Parts: sequence; C-alpha cells; structure tokens
Amino acid sequence: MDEQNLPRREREKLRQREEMLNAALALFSEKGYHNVSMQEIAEKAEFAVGTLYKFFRNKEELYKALISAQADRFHEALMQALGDGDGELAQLRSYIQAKGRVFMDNVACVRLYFAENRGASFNIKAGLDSAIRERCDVVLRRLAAVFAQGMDSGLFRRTAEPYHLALALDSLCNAFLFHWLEGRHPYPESPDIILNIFLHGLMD
Amino acid sequence: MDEQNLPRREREKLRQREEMLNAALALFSEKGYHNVSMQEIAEKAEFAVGTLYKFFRNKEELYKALISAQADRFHEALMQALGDGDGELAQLRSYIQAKGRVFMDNVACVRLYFAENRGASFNIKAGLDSAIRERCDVVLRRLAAVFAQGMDSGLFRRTAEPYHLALALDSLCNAFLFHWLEGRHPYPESPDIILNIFLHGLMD
Amino acid sequence: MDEQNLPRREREKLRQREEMLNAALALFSEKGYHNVSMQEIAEKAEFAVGTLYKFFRNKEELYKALISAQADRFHEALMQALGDGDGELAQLRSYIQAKGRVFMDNVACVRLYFAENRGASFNIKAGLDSAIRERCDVVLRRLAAVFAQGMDSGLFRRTAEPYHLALALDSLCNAFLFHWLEGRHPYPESPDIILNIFLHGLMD
Amino acid sequence: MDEQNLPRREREKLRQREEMLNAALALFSEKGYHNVSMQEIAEKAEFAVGTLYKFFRNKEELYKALISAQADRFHEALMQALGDGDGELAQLRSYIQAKGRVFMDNVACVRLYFAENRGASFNIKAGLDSAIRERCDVVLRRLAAVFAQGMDSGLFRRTAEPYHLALALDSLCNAFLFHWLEGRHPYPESPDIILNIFLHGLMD
DNA sequence: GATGAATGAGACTTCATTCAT
DNA sequence: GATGAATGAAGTCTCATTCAT
Repeated sequence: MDEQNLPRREREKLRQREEMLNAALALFSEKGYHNVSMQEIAEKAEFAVGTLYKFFRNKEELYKALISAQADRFHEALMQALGDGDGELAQLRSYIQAKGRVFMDNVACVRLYFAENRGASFNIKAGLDSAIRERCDVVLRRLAAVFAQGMDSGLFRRTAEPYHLALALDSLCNAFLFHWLEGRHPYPESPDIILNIFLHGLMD
Repeated sequence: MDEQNLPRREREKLRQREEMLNAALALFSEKGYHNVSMQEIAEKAEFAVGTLYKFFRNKEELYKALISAQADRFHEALMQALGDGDGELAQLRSYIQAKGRVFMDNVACVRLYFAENRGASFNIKAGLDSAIRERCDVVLRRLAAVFAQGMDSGLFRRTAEPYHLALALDSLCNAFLFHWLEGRHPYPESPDIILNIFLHGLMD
Repeated sequence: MDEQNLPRREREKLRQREEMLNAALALFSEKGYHNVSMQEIAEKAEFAVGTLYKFFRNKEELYKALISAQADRFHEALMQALGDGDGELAQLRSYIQAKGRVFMDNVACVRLYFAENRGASFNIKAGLDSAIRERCDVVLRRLAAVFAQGMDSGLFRRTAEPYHLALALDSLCNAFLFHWLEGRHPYPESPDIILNIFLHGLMD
Repeated sequence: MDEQNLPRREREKLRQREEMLNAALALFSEKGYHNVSMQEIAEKAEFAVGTLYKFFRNKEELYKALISAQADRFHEALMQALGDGDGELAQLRSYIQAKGRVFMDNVACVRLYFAENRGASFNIKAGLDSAIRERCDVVLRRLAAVFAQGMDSGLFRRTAEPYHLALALDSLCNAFLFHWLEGRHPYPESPDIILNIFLHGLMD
C-alpha cells in the first residue's frame, strides 16, 4: 500500500546496490576477480568498505550477484529475440543481431560473463556455474527448437541435430564477437554473413 | 656447439624445468592461478621455493611459460594435422580429429588455456595474450588456406570468406569440446558430424 | 522532589536501562565481552544502537554498569545475610546459604562477576576492579567482624586472624560453588559441610 | 644420533618459540587476549608476523600453547611438592609453599592461568579448558590422598571428606595469593598460618 | 528523542619474494 | 647452486561509534 514511503527507501537501496555492482563490474572486467580488492571497489563506488558488506556478505557473494544479474539481462534479451521474428529465418537473424547488440552494449560484463562460461569458472568455487550454465542451455534449447521447427516445416534440411546446430550457431556468434572484441575485424553488420554458413553448404 | 657436455647440464635443467611446469599445471588447472601458492608448486615439484625462482623470475613468469609451452604443443599438433591429409576434405577431418585428440590428452592444460583465451585472460596482466593469439591466428589462417584452396579447386562453393569459415569451424570444434568437457554429450567420434554442418547447407 | 511527575519519565528510563543491561548480561555471560557486538545487544534489547549509546557512553561503560549493578545486588544480599542470623554460628550459616542462593539465582552474572574478580579483570582496562574489590572487602570485613565477635564472646578459639578466617570461608564457598557450576558435585545443601571445616580442626 | 647437528637447528627453533611465547605471555597477561594483536606480539618478540604463523597456526593456537605450557610447569611443581615432604603435615606445608613460590615466580602467567580456571575461560572457545581442568583435578585428588592417608593413620580427624578438604586448602591458598597479588597483604611466609585453619578447629 | 545506515580503523591471516647458509 | 626460514605488504572482513533523518 505504502507505495510512496517504503519504496523510497527501497529504491535508494537499490540505487546504491547498483552503483556498487557497477563499480565492481568495471574493476573485475578490467583486472580480474583476484586483482581487485574490496577496498578498491568501495572507493570506486564511493562508499565505505563496511557499507559494501551491508549489501553483500562477502566478496564472492558480490561477484555472484554481479554475474547473476548480468546473465539475467543477457539471457532475457536472447530469449526475447528468439520470440520476435516471424518465421524461423527471421528468428535466427534476430538472435544473431540480439547477441551482437547485447554483447557490444556490455563489453565489460561480457568479459566476465565468458570468463564464467568458458574456462575460468573454476577460479570461483562453483555453485554459480551450474545456475548460469542451465540458463545458457535454456537459450540453446530454445534455439534448437527453431531449427527443429524449420525442419518440420520443410524449410531446413536435416543436416544435423537441431541442438548441434544451435550449439554451432551460438559458438559461431561468440567466435565472431570475440574477434571483434580483440579488434581483429568487425562483427558483421548483417546477420546473414554468419547465417549463410549454415544455410548454404560448401559442397552440395 | 658442445652438444655433448653443455647440453648435459642443459638437459638436466630442462628436465627440472619440465617438472616444475608439470606440477604448476596440475595445480593451476585444478585450483586456479590465484588459489595456488609458490610454496605449493615447489612442494609438488619436490624443489625448494628458491629453486623455483632460479627458473622463473616470479609467479607470473612461471604461468606465462606454462601457457606458452602448452600453446606450442597445441598449435604444433594442429598445424601438423592440417598438413597431413590428402585433399581439402581430409585435411579438415584431420584438423577436427587433432583438435579433439589434443584437447582430450591435455584436459588440465585446456582448462587453463581457455581460461586464458576466452575471457579470464585479464587475470594476468596482458603481454601473454597477444603472443598466444598470434599463434592461434596462424593456425586459423592455415585453416583458411585449406578452404581457399578447396574453393579454387572447385571443391567448395564460395558461401563465405575462407577466414570466416576457418573461424567458424574452429569455434564449432571448441563448442563441442566444451560440451564434452562439461559432460553434456560426447565429442563426436566421427569428424563428419561437425564437418557436415559446413558441407551441406540447411536450405539450398 | 517532584516524586510523581519527573520520576515517571525517570522510571521509564530506568526500565529501559534495565532491559539493556539484561540483554547485555545474557549475551556477555554466554559469549564473553569481546564476542558480543553492540548491534547484538541492541537487537536483543529491542532498541536501536543509537539508543544504547544514549544510555552508555560506550561498550566499556555498559559493561562496567552491568558488573556494578550485579555486584550491588550480590553484596547487598550478603550483607543482609550477615545481619540476619541470631548468634555468630547462625550468621555464618546464613552467609554460606545466601552466597549459594545468590550464586545459583544469577549464574549468568556470576560467570561475568568472577571473570572480573578472578583473573580476567584485565580484559577491561581497570578502574572497575578497585570499586568492586572495595565492596568485596566490605563484606569480608563484616564477615571478619562476626568471627571477631565470636572470639570475644568465647564461642570461637583464636586459631587465626578474623580477616583470614573470613577470607578462608569466602574462598571455600567460591570453590564449592565453582565445582557445582562445572558440574563436578553439588553445592552442599547444608551449610554445615562447609562450616565444619572451620569449626572442628583436623588434629586437636 | 646426530646430537650435534639436528638439535642445533632444533634448539634454535625452540628458543624462538620460547621468545614468542614470552612476548605473548607478557602482553596477554597485561592487556588480555582480545586486546593484544598478533602484530603487537610479533613486534615484542622481534619477529615478523609471518614468522609467528610459522610456529602457531593462529592466535588461538598460540594462546593455547601458552596456557598449556604454563599449566604443565605449574602442575608439575605442585605434584612434586606433594611427594617431597615426609609425613602428611610436611606434605601439606610443602604444597602450600610450592603454590606460593610458583605463583610468585610467574605472576604474569598466573593471571592468565586463573583467567582460564576461574571465570573467563569461556572467552576462548573451550577445548583447552577440559584439559587444564583435568590436570587441576589430578593435583586435587593427589592432595585429597594426603588427607585420606592422614586420616587412615589416625593423624587427622574425619571432619570432612578428603576431596573437600583438598578443595578447601587449595582455594584458601588461591584466596591468599590473590590478596597478595592485589597488594592487600603478603602471602604468609609460614605455611602454618594457612594450615592452622584446618588443623585446629574454631570450637571443639 | 529514537533510529539504524554509514563509516573506517584495525584485526587476523596469507603468500610472493628474498637472502643467509 | 640449492635451500627454506623469514619477511611484511596487502587482502578480507568486523564492529564500535556517529549523525542525518
């Protein structure tokens, strides 16, 4: 009921939490989890260390909260993209574009996100991983469904299992995005550059 | 020059160095760079800490040397695979298989390797990355050359730029391998499961 | 003067103060001074931390006030007991019983009290001790007076100085009580078990 | 065998350990466990903090080692005293004197020792207590045996149970010693002042 | 007058690195 | 040349205390 009073404090809290997470994200993505001290995060967020600990039980919790929040955004954007398009081809294009957009809008977070999903996850004692992985898989299965549907409707040929194709498409997007991140070459403006690899075979 | 006398001491040194790197690899890949102490590495390698520092200026150097050595092995195996096969198709199959083999034979190192190349590389203050990336790129360009050659000979259609195809094939291998690493599903015994995605398009 | 109006507020204040001290006593005696935070005390007493600081300048003041209040009760009970009995023997019995009663009724506080008087007093930078010790000594001198009186009246033999006997009786009570506290054996129901040691010598 | 070489390093180690324990004892007994930092102990012992941690896993271990070592000395001295004398009376006198001597020689440690045995023991999470208490009880039972023996031989009357008498004698020593520690009055030079209270009853 | 969020000094502990033996 | 004991900077986290609301 008290939509004016209670939320006021509550909103303030959330804003502070946000600032802390932002500071942490910037630092973690620049220097890595172990090379950032709580002191540093507190300073960047312009709070005292103690205040940080009022919001997050310890450094690892802070890290997990950070990753978790970003993963939410990430996966939500991708799921929405897959629902957007009209027809399987359009959905795939939408997915590729969404992945590029979300990636570029959150370069800092992406570094962390991938650190979590590709390799270094064992730096942080698990528990987070499985949750994140599961959400990744939800997206992949949804993507696989698009391939399956395309096959059922006769649009696609059955050259591989839908899930494998989903895995393939996703990994291809990642590969291009990483190369873009490393400054090698730009992420293709048109999703078709990526898509074509799947659509038109090399031989047949 | 004195290939008998000097190398004797030299070989002994190299063997020690090898043992240190092996100990470090085992520990790093199990617990992560920051959760392993020099003391620990020294104990596992059965040397004194001081001796470790005779071989590597500091912990970071040790780490870099480790990654670098493994990357050498890795890329050498891949380059050799690309030269092995007879004909472009055979070369691609050989590449996919080599990647799988090398990956499975060195799971420990792979975890570190990818931690280094996919995201968490910023845990260690750069300098290593560029060298590793360069060697990755050499492989990719060699792989691209196979695609280009296949196109020139009329074996492949020109559905995408050779380098893009190389990127795509490599990332697909990685994706499958990671899923295997995570216990999701096995890395395909036949390279054709991966290769087919490239050979036979979904639509045309 | 205005025993109706001013004391009303005053009484309210005292009640609050009492609640704070009770909460503090419960926590201190359970976990020890240094393992209890002001936050914790405030929560248990159902006040805000700031309110605690309105009543006690700092944690140490609170502690001193607590010990002091309990010491008051304690010594008052003992002094009263020494006045109660009819005849010296009865007074000694009364003292032994009062000590047992007061001890058992306030086990929590006793733990703290003795922590303060037997050893750990240096946990808190002095200042408290002397006041408490003084009150202890008042009781001991009163007890010594009973012995002296008994000697004067010919009831007791002069086997030792009255004050020494007082010291001895008191320490014996404490010793039995501590053993009871530690669950070794019960505090004697009859005060005579303790008293006999003084009344009837081992040899003569 | 290597009584020259190995013990050399070993002795050095023990000397260092001793210095650390001495520094810790001085500080703990002056300011209390919680008011002394590891930094402080290290400085007083003229070592680096890290060196402290080479010898003691953590602050509590250091404390326990300290108490334990002192308790050993203490109880050994008392047990020896009880064996020394010829005849029960002499043994009791010897005990009273030994208690006084050991007490005065180790005032600093005594403060800690009693903090551990009388009250404040709950400041440190148990584990130590029971071991120390047990050793206390060994002494008390030995003391009780002296009383029992005296009764059996007809030297003492059976005014109370031997263990109670032991408890009584010991607590009386403690009481006198504490008063001496507080500067009230000296610990009696002749043990008979204490002993007489037990030997010659007030009344009979 | 009460509140409790914010503060930041300071505690414990680890570990990369050095250097005397 | 190898050793490993010693170092001490730096990190994480707690908690007594203050002060704006």
